[in-house]
Amino acid sequence: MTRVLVVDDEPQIVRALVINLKARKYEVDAAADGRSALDLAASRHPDVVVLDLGLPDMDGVEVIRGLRGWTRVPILVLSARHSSDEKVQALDAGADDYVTKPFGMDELLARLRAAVRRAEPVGGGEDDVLVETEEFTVDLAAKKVNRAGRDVRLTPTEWHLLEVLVRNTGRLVSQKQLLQEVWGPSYGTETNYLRVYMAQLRRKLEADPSHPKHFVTEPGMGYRFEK
Amino acid sequence: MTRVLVVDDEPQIVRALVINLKARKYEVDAAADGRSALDLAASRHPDVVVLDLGLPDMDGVEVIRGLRGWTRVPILVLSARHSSDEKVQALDAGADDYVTKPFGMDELLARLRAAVRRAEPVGGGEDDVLVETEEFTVDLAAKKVNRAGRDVRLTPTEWHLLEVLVRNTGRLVSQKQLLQEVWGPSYGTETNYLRVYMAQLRRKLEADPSHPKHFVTEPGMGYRFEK
DNA sequence: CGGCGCCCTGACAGATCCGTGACGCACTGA
DNA sequence: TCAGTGCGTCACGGATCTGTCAGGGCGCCG
Repeated sequence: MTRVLVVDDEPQIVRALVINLKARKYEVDAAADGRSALDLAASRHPDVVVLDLGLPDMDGVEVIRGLRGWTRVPILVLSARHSSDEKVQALDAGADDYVTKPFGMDELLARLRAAVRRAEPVGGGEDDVLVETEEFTVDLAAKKVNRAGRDVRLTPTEWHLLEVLVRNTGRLVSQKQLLQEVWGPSYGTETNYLRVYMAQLRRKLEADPSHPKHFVTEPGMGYRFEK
Repeated sequence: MTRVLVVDDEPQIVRALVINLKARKYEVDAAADGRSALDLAASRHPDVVVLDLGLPDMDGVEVIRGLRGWTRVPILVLSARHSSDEKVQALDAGADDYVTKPFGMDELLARLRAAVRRAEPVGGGEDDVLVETEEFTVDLAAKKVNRAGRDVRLTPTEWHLLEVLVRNTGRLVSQKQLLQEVWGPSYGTETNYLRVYMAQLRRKLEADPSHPKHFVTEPGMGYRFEK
């Protein structure tokens, strides 16, 4: 299911959007200011963000920059300001689209679909979805891990960590990058989180957790997933 | 350079666009109807298409479908029709953005930049940068060194040193430069660090560490990496 | 309200890495 | 021949990093 983050300080707008989106089977989170928008984006990892520029606590463009610092999630800007300058500023800061209020719901939804569509991974490359090792199989699309015929239960955080590593199979992923992708952009030094969750992943997936074959530690640098 | 395909049957619009785009260092092709637009797209492989929906020979939405049959190139639709229905149709057919005439040139260019930007490859050119010698292979993106089929373990400092040398393959890198890049700007005279770590690199990578072929010392000056 | 799962946190032993000093060797110029 | 200089090598103590465990807080659901 596609997850949408709606950011607007006008309750009636939020309500209208939420109702329309949920009716179309989107999963919706909502925030009324920039700070909570950035927090929610970090914790919930939406597939697309609908962002009103006129927020009470910070400039909308700053919110865009805050998001673009760590994610390429599509950002659809909603604004009452028609000036060409505002549009250019928002788009150049990293927004994907700019819709002026009042807006037609049909058009907004179509633009939302377009934004989500083009963010989808290239083609029908189903090879990328299934990653297999001798001991277990990771299905990135179904969000499932299978080991010795049975599904392995992973907590959300465990899965998130696994996903980042698997999407970079063979490549070294730095501790900072892992922390920021899983826990959010304001993290970067809490390496004990990584130690704990890497241990849990290894316990659940490695044949010999104390001598990991697939989840390799590169001391001082990060971790690496190997097939 | 970014290549733009402009499709419109009104010569003055085409002219205005071409002038503005060329002034901003875009490479521009132009077509006045759907048929030649599709041909040009196939032969020239533009990085983005600006498409007027009102073409003499075929429906604009058909042009979008014709493009989407084989390419994901960003399509920015230009149209005089304001109806919500038209927009939804074009966007759902595969357009990335929809701008109504008359349009502001600044806004159009900003939307164009946004479309091009998000079409860029994910990691900013994460193509694995491979440097090969007869004895070992360095993968700068994955932070991996392979020798005789086995991965070589390098410590962070060793890797950092290797990275600087490899990025300057064939060039002499002064001791001061190496020290500053690896240990920080306040270093510059601690040449013993270099001696120690160069020795470790040679021990791990050279066939005959006491007669290095790839990590060459230039007495009194610095070191050089040769393939 | 009680149990459960999940997340965060702190502590600690062991492993790993880094900086440092000492020494021998090769080369150079007097 | 003999100092002087720069380089390669080695060994070692302290600092840092990692794996592991246990415990507490929080939200969710019966």
